Amino acid sequence: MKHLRTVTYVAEVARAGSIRRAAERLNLTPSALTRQIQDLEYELGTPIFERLPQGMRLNAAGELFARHIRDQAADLDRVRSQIADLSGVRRGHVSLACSQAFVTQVVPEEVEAYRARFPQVGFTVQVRDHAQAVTALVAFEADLALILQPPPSAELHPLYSGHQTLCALMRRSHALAADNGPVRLRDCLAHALALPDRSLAIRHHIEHALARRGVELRPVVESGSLEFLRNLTLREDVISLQVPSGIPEDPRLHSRPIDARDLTPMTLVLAQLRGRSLSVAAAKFADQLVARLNRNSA
Amino acid sequence: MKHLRTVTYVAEVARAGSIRRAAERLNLTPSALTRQIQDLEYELGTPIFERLPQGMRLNAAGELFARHIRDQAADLDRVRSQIADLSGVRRGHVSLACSQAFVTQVVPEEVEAYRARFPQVGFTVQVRDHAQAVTALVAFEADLALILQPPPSAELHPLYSGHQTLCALMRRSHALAADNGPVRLRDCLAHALALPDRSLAIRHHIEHALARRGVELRPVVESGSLEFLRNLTLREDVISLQVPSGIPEDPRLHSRPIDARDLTPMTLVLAQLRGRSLSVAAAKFADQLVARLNRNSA
DNA sequence: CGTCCCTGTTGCTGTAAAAGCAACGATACA
DNA sequence: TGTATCGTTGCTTTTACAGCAACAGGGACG
Repeated sequence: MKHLRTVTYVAEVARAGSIRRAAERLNLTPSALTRQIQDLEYELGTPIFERLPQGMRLNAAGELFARHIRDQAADLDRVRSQIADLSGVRRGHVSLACSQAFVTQVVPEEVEAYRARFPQVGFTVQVRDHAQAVTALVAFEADLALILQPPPSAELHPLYSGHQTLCALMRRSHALAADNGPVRLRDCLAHALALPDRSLAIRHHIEHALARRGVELRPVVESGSLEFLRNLTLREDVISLQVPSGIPEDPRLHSRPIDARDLTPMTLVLAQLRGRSLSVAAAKFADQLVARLNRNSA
Repeated sequence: MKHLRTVTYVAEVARAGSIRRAAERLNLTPSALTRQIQDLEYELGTPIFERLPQGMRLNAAGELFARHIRDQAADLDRVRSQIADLSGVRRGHVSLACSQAFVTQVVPEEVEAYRARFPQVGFTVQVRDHAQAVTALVAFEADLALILQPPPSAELHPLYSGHQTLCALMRRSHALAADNGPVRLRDCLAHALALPDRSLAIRHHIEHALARRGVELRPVVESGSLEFLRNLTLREDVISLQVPSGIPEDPRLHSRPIDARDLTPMTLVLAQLRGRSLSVAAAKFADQLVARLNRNSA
């Protein structure tokens, strides 16, 4: 928007760390930028940048001002979204940070369903682990976060909280696939395992449970990609451990929940940044997602 | 500030109700204004004003946008105040809406003490009854409200809450001035009364207590000005009823608390608008005021 | 110790956005 | 139907903003 020109300049200079880099990103000349910054500093009565030989850095006053800019921009987005919603056609953008486990099934299905109703709404879906997801929320890079095992954080405001029982995932022909009921973890450990690596919360959850029993985990394959692990289970007789929400409907795949005595369920949370008000589009998408998650757990 | 030019135009048109009146207030021509409004509406993708033969009125979208503008301006004020505070000299402005009872003693003393420490901070003190005070907070016309018997309102966020026992106020030579201890209300009613009128919370409080006993109040003088009533008690043998915080130190005046069996204490509250963050200046003044009120009640 | 590259900044110049002026069409009221 | 008011629109003028080229200063390297 027009009247935000100056402040976006400030934001970009702060991001880029130098006038010249910021000017390049903004398709401007450094001179135009430096003048805008100077004018603003004059209006504020104080510099908001430190001039270093390497470039510009926000000082204390600048940090305050930069935060104000971010809040203001976010608030304007929300207002515009509300205004668009008044005219019936819902416009807007939803930015979601989610764990890898949900990009297979839950999120694409819900995004599709939502966009079928409101085609004017765009989506940004980023895959982030629980810590990164919180970071994305705080930095206003995401409106919502759908994550497993959320770190305890005062910045997080849960919109939904539920549980996911880990499942042993294998192909139909696997020895353990004969049964449908819960399977003991020790039975899984007796077979070849293809597990998520330590970048994923699932792995931490398993290790945490096993550590108390002194059992050591010896996966034959480990990976940061749940999709890779699933594809592997289709090709060899390995067992993977994944959350049910992330397991696609596939006749070639078979999954059995891990017995509750061996593993506590993982926590699944949909959250937003505390104190931030969502755009209409994001709020309605959150509603829809919560409804889906409640249906799943029922 | 420069980048708020357009939005202040919108705000002024909304306030004035017509382009021409707003243009006059802003020292602009109507043509300049109408163009700015049109440009903004184009950017928003929707009109924000209804064009009536009598002028302009905000539509639903405009109400949303106008609220955003107000919030944004208030937030910018706060940030500027925080920035000024960084440089040691505290600048800023505190706007207080208070009951009449406090303009005599409490508020002037505290404003003076505050300004002795921070001479760069300006003050706006408005006298408002409890309902008007809340209105002033909601309209961002006041940062703080110091009021008796606050109406129950979700918009109100109390920073301090205490009690004030009503006192019978008379001159030294009055018959009831012989004693210092609590006085029964019926003893007061036996004398000539000079009471606050129904525009003041004190009067409602008294009437409410008496109504339950079927007693009718017959003041010989009533007034909306507590100061007038005090000056009257200096001149004749009348009794006024006022809160202790509003009674100045004066050797010619004598006050005795009303017996607790006759009147419950009045509630005294310092409050801000819920959800609004105060400027540094206002927040610090509130701190000081709360300290004073705590000292008083101790 | 000079050279080169990076930084932000400044004087001057052109252009595009904003404001002013005057007139127009429309509505309300007498 | 005249006369207010209202918002709006060509056209002109002013002003603010962006670009160009050059300058001053600090760090890295030979």
